[in-house]
Amino acid sequence: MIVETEAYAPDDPASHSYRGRTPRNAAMFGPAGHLYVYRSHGIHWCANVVCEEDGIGAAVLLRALEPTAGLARMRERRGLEDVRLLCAGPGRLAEALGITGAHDGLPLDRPPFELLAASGSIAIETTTRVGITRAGNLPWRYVLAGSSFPSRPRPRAVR
DNA sequence: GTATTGATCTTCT
DNA sequence: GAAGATCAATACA
Repeated sequence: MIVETEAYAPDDPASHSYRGRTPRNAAMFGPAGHLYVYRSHGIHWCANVVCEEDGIGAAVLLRALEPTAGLARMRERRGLEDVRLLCAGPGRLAEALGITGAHDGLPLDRPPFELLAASGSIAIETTTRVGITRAGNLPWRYVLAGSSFPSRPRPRAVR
């Protein structure tokens, strides 16, 4: 269950698409509903959901999720026991799910992926983004209210 | 408990 | 040559 995301737009200085299309971020430019995977600091993979059609360059970064199934497999991949550390962070999330550059550009509505809408109404908290050095004031981080699984236990909640 | 730093790829200056 | 949408080990209070 996804509990934390961040938005990145084409005219956003912190976004990879800000300076145009490159071989690495090509998947970010569409089509929507596909996965954009990039390598961070040389050693981690980070997963985004593309949310605009061809040529735009907007996506939502999956920052954290609450493990509800496949716990054993996640622990295997991460080499950790603590459930709260399995997916609490972009790099951790990607590793726990087994997402790598090989999944870059794949559609999320077909196997091996399946993306389901939340059931019922849910409360979302809005805070400033984390882990970036530009445009850090934009309130584009979205966290499931009341969840204890986001990557920052106590975000300096700006609301 | 908080602060600092290494690992190491892609893009930018 | 430097920085970055990161993580985790180590150092310090």
